Amino acid sequence: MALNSLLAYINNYVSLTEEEERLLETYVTKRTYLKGQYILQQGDICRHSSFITKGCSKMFVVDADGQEHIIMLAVEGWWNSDIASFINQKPADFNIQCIEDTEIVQFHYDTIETVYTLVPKLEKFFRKILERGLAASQKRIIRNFTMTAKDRYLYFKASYPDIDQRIPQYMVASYLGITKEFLSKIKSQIAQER
Amino acid sequence: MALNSLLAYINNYVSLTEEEERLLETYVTKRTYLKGQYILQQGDICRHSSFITKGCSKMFVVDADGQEHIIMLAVEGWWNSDIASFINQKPADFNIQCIEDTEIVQFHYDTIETVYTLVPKLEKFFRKILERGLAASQKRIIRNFTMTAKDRYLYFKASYPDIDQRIPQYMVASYLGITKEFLSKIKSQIAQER
DNA sequence: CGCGACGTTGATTTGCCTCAACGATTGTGG
DNA sequence: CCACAATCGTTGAGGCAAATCAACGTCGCG
Repeated sequence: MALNSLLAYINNYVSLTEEEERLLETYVTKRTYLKGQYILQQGDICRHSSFITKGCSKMFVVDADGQEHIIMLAVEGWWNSDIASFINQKPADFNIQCIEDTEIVQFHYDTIETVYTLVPKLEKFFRKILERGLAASQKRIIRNFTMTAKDRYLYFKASYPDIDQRIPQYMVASYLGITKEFLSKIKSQIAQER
Repeated sequence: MALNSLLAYINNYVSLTEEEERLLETYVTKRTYLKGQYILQQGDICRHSSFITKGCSKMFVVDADGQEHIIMLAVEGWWNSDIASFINQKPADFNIQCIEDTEIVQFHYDTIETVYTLVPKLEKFFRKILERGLAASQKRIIRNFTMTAKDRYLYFKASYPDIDQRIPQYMVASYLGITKEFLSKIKSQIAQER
């Protein structure tokens, strides 16, 4: 069940007592979305911090030329929110859209501080996953600076072999910061090398 | 005094009591570095989480071709550490080097969990600055995807007018992900536009 | 003075983009 | 069950932003 996978995930970082688990349950809601639906739209205020229990989503911006740029691809066990919008309760810069039918479990902005007070371990948990998230984000910046598109693609494929299967190539290209045409050429080049 | 600027900074995010402030003092150490000295070297384990109270530093990697790539430029009021190395106590991928004579105040890895327990507000504080840090890092990735080098430079200059003055251009170029030669050309182009 | 660190300028190259046309696959209505 | 339209991916020609390489200018400082 959805909630259990959230609790199991949190317990990887902190050890919740049964009492704490029951408390968290009362502050969390489950939602389901169909493929194509938006969890968050650019301009709306991000009111939830969401944990994916099934399915997958993309977080992206649309630039002045109408082109999509994917910041993040998320599957089961990932968190989803426009952090800047969530913490400041200001309009979001990012969209979050489901790539498959997706099930999430979420905390609401209005009660999350209360939950932190009631279950300080949750704050520790978020501190820890934010540390990991920031470290990963910095390394991604470096990869974008130092690696060619081909190497970034190979790195992506090796790091997320499962995601690579589930997601159309043009989204992978967008995540890598290149065009779908160029990714196609990279793949044919890799294929020829065998 | 150095410690006070740290406490003032923390108090922007949480409200410490005098007792908590005095407790923090006992877990914090001050260090000074000369221009050119390393706060952290690639391969060493990052044992401290450091707050800059004076001076400035760069965090960077050296790639296979011997080229430097700057992840972060930090001045007074910024935090400095290789987060991945710090949280896992594994060898660092990044270097941190002082660009000016620099004074920092730091928490040690071995005691920081104790401090979180004694002063849970510190954990809240770090949760909050990590949220901001991650949001900023994601936006930087998007800027790198969507903006030209010239626009990124103008954005950088507008965002950090003070840093721009204090740091040699080749480091700014590295932070922007371009070569020093190309930044030079961008600047001469901007100059001609007036 | 002369050396090292930093910055500039120009010629050439290259990684990736744009545009355009053409498959392949899937799903949907008649 | 077929037609045909989306959706997604491929391929090629041409173009541009930025890298590379190389030479030269400038300034502060031992």
